[in-house]
Amino acid sequence: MGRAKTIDEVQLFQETEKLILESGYAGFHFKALSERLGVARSTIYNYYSKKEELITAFMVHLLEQVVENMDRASHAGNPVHALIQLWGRYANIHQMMQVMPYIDKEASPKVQKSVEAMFQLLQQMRSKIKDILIEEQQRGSVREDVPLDTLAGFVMSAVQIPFRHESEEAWADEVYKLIRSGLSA
Amino acid sequence: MGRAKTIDEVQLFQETEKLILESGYAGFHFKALSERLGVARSTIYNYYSKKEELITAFMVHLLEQVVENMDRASHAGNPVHALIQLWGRYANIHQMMQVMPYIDKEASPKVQKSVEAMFQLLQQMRSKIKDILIEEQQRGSVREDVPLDTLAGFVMSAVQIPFRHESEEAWADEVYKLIRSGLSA
Amino acid sequence: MGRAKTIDEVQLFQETEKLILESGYAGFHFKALSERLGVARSTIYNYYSKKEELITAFMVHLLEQVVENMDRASHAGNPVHALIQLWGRYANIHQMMQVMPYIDKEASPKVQKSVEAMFQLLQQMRSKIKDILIEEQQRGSVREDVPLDTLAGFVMSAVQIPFRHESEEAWADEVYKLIRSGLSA
Amino acid sequence: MGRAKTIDEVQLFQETEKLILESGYAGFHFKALSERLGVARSTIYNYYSKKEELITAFMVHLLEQVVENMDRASHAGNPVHALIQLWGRYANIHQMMQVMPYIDKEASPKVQKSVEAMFQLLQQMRSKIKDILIEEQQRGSVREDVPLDTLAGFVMSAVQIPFRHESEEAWADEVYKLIRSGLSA
DNA sequence: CATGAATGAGGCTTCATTCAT
DNA sequence: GATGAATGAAGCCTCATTCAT
Repeated sequence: MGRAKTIDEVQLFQETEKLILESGYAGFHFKALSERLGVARSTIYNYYSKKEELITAFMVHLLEQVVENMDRASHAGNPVHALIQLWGRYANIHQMMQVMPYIDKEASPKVQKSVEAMFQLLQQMRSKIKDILIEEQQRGSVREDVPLDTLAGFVMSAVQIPFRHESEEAWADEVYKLIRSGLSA
Repeated sequence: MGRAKTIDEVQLFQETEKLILESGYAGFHFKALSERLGVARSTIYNYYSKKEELITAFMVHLLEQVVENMDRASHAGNPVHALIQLWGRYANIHQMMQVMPYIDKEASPKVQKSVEAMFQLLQQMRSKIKDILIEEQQRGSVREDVPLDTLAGFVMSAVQIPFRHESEEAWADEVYKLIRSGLSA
Repeated sequence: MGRAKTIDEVQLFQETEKLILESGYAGFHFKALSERLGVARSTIYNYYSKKEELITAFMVHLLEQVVENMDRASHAGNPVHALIQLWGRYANIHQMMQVMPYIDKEASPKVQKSVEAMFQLLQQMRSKIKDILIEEQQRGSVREDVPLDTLAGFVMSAVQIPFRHESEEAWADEVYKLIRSGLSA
Repeated sequence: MGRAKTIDEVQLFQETEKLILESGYAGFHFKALSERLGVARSTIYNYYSKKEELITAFMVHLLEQVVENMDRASHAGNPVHALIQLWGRYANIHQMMQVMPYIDKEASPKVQKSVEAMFQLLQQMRSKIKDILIEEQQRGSVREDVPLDTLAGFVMSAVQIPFRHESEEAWADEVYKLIRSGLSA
């Protein structure tokens, strides 16, 4: 009968992330999750009483980490480069965010709260990027002939550039070059 | 002979696309689709006998269009700009492709064939981009200090840059600037 | 567009038999049948407007053949042996009859009629066997210490004895021996 | 822990048997089964996750019983008579086995295992019958002029002889007579 | 007649979720 | 809390059957 196993919330989030990355929203079930955690499916309900609550809670957690790291990035010597590095480290946020549209946002009050929190965090991310870009513009190192939103979108899109490099560092360096000065020779 | 068709495949593909874009793979059911088409659910099975068959057939169709258009783009005066314009027009391929990992590739032989076709088409896309970039390199208008794959990834990633512009044209122009010469002033 | 194909009713019965033998009642669909006949599924409905009608019509046809042949058998020199031979030839009636319980006998008036006809034919079979046995009893060549029904059942059960012989004849001979004088040395 | 079971596997098997005997493979659904058991359809899936798994598991169970009883039969004073009695008791195995060809044997690994087990058990049955017959041949009480396989088939075919007797015992006695000494007076 | 098209009914399965221990 | 059991809703798919040409 064994002692009753307790769920380690850290592990819960880890497996949640893995599972979403591997199988996307459609493939994310409590069934699969419980198997990986080695507990009964119903046990998870003692922690999160809805699928959506778990997913959104996890996403908030993830975004909080990124935002926190962005703060550090903005104080770095070369904030844009630091940003790209950060992207390297959290390459999967983007993929994670992809599942958002499929979440039933009215599933429960808790879900609603989390979703709101997520939007705020995304806002923060975007405005932090903008802040960095504005500062660079003032220093004269970033162009001003393109709307700020587009510039920010451009920086964020780099998350998508595939990862065929020996190291995260090498990837960040190459990508930084491109972001900085584009394709031209 | 037989009665006149009430669905044509064009309409079928159109609604398929809309549905996937709105609700993603998880939200794509024959039920939802049939409601939009105003036919019985089972009717769709007369056209595609499996969810996956329809989706993959549609994707192949979409990619074929893109590849065809890329051919034209590569003969344009400014091929890279033409490419970015193309991205503007097919902004959703990327989102569509996102659902690929969740498809059960062994669902049926037809699905397998379509999946293979998709991979080939993606290969073609990638190599067409590379061809364009190589030519530009030879003309001296594209840098050579970054691996070709990364350059290609960079161009493709532009598909992600969000679309807050009055027109597709305006978007393409801005994005082209960035791709060409980067963030720097 | 090809000339419209007509269904050959002989072929229809042949394929019906094959299909039932291969797949049983559950596996017998108009879909499969139409494919084998190379016609559209709906075409079969011009001949038999219900699955059950076709099946029962076929069975009646089959039983009629057997009964007819039994008449001949009963006039043979050794009627019991002739019977066993007949079993060899129509080894599958038994299997065919197995599907009867699963037929919805009230599916249509035609079905009802066929089902009645089948029962009558089965009755005839049984009574022909009994007649043969009675005659043999009168000649002193069949035991009288076992009820006639059981004797008849015994003869009919021989249909089940598996068929691992070079020829139908060889099978019939061996089986006849057993039916005649049993296991004893 | 957890709540008390409402179905036990014995009951599950009983109803499975009844249902198959009444309606055959085609008429065997989890829906019908669940109605008889008074539970939700999906509940059965907690026990057997596929129709085929349940059916084959049940058949294995049934055959195991028969084989076990055959062991006892072979030690009886008159093993052939004991066998016939056994047939009387398990008259429906034969009908059950009839559904075998329609089972999708690749439905799941569990199904495959069960199917293999079934074949082995059938093998065992056949060879136990042969063993009994060989022993009787050595004692001189069974003929040797007919191949063993045919003899075994003959004994097994008796399962089919219909059951119009006051008791199982009476049936077995009559049938034994026939098997032993055939039709002849 | 033959046919292709449409459809509804019915069976299969999987999950999220609830409940009793 | 943890768990095993039960369940309903929802999606998948197949086929008999009907209909219009």
